[in-house]
Amino acid sequence: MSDAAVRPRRRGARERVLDAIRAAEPLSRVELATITGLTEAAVSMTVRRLLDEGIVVESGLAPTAGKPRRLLRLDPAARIAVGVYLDEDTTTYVLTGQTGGVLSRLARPAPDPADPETLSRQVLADVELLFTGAGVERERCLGVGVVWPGPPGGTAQDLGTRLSAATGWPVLVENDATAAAVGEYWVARVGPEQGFAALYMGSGIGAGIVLEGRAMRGGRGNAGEFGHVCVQVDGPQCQCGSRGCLEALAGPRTVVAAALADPVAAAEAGLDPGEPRRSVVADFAAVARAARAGAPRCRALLEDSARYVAAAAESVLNLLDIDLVVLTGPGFAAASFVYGPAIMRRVAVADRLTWQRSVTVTVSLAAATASATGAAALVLQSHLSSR
Amino acid sequence: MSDAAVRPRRRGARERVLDAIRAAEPLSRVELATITGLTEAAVSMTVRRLLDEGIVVESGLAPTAGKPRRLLRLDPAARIAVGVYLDEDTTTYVLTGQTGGVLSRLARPAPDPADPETLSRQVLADVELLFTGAGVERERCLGVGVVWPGPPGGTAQDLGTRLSAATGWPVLVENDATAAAVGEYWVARVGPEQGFAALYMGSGIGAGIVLEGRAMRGGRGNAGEFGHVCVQVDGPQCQCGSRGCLEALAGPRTVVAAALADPVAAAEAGLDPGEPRRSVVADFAAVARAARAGAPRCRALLEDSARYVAAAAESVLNLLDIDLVVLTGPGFAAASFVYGPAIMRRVAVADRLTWQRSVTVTVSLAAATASATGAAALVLQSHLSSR
DNA sequence: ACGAGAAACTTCAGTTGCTTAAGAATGTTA
DNA sequence: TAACATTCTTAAGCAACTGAAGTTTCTCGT
Repeated sequence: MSDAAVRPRRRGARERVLDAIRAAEPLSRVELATITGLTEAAVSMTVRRLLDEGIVVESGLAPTAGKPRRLLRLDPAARIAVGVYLDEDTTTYVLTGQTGGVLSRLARPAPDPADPETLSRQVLADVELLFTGAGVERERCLGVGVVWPGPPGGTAQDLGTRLSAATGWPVLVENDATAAAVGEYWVARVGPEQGFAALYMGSGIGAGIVLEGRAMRGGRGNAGEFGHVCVQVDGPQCQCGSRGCLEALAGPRTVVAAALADPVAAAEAGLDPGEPRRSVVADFAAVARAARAGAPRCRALLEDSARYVAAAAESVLNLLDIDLVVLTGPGFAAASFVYGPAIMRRVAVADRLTWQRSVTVTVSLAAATASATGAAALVLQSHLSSR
Repeated sequence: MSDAAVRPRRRGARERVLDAIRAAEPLSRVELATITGLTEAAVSMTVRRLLDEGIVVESGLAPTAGKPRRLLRLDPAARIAVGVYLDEDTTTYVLTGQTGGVLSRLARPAPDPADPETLSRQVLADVELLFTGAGVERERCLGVGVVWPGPPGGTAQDLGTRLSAATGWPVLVENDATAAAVGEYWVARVGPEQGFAALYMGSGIGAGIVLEGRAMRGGRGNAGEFGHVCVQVDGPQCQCGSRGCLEALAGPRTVVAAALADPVAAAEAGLDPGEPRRSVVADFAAVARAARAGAPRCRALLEDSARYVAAAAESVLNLLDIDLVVLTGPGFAAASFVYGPAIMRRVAVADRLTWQRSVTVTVSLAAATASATGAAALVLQSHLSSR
């Protein structure tokens, strides 16, 4: 744990300035002063330090009636981060620059997660490969973000500890939805005052919630269990032990199971119930592709799922008073054309009638790989506050 | 990993010290240092300032092996706040000390809220009466909290502006649930690291959510709309324009309507469907009283409502990773004996099986008047951070 | 082409709020 | 009564930020 263990500071000038530039680059110093609420003097000093460190660069002038503004941007190459996404069947690695842009990517079949020793050895080797492949100096790397579909702790936490010990880099472990939310916040340039919920569909459904520029993690790091929002009091039994959870009624696993049980839908999607199953993600994507191509039964399955998802989304929006929903993850990447409109439809009436808000539903730009880039963004985000 | 580095320290010494004393008084300076993470020197200086201002007093010693600890408490009388609760049919005023204890109380029939001029005149006169009745100097008052069952803005905000102009005090306007949550945080000595949801039943259902010692308000001050969490996808139409909202299925208005529609239940509760209705709160309390006395039909109505409330509560707990629920407001004051166990039952299985948490459900000490004392607590809370 | 004006940025001398280090106060115990 | 344990205070220093007063670098009008 090298310089991640730096002492924290109350959300200071550095953090505020970097966050403002991230969200709305390019910016001049005067603009930064008004945005951050700092004095121009403070901004000037802070920016000089950032320039010295090479984190920020001046690029271009903006003419005014007087002295032109000198525009500041993040230098994409100045600092980089590694994101690792341990999916069911694939492990994805990305190397991103400071602005969240992907410099290099690597996908590998997933090693057996049951054996932590081999797992960490494999990940280490792959990360090594990622660096040599991209031809980037390891010194500029800020750390590694590790994401897997599940709560942080256990296997992932263990891997994190091993990686950190072996590489000397700080390693952050997070669940897929939260990572995707942070990634969205980072690369989609969401402002700190804009709260949003990133709904993530992979092999399950989760939500990453970002309020006031900070991801909600909850007491045990389990916040955002969107899949276990109850949408039907006496609904079917869920794996979690409760009843009527969104995931049990409308999660990707349920949709795939329904498609397999319906010969017509299975045929539409090209799924053979007899064959051994591929991953939930792949099967769900097949259903979504079929629906998009016009297959009615697959479409109906998705629409049915979307009704539930929309209801749960509405609950979240009402509970937290949020007006932005981002659909992300491989599931929504494939099926947002159904889920997006469904959420909009569900929310529209009460929005106008009661809440006087207008909810926006967007699809993440790189929804399919949001977890991996989000993992890297976690590292970038955590470095805003330190040093 | 670098979890320690991410922890923000935005709150200043004064706020942290006061908050620690509030949550766990009496405390010595050394204890404060360890709790707040400040150095002993910093605590010493901060405490001296607070002693000078009379906000904190030394009271008693705690023997040690060396020099005894000098215990610090908030001086209850040093600063006071006024809470105003504009209910449907009654306006309640309380005067509280710094520790949240009620110094004086006043209840009045509600004036017509449609006429802001008369309303504010009435409230002003009543507040005046409150002070003279309690024999307290107006100078020590920090401000007025105004609460009503609805979103801040409109009538309430207007009243706030008028009050503030007339009295010179800061006036804070908040919805009932959030105020009750802040009141609970303040009076029940909840620690800042303990997140919780205060479920509030009055004429409707809402939730006040407190995380990291701060009440969630959301983008438009509408956060905590627990009553519009969806618990049934195609449930009945709700006033808000959506379907299947908790409030439409299980809110106090719905319970009362069901009791009136069922001759047996109505008789049990002593409600005459022919008579003009009193307030929802009063009618609901009548149903709850009957149920408590053993009336089976009223009991069944409440149990049915509680099933839905429990499901919605579970959604909130899972979404925010919270393990404390406080039931408050007149509705739960009367009927927590049904709702509390229902929530516990619903949550227990998944808690053990999946989340490894153990949720606590408590009933607010002064649930019936939580809004008014909460209104006053809002003022106290807001004065923690300011100088 | 050149001075006036405008706006962006910088410098500098506080102020604040904390830290570290040392010391004073105030009890217990041998 | 001296030694000790512990709490609290004081003093010096540091880093971040503010306010006010420059300095720079452009445009514009003449």
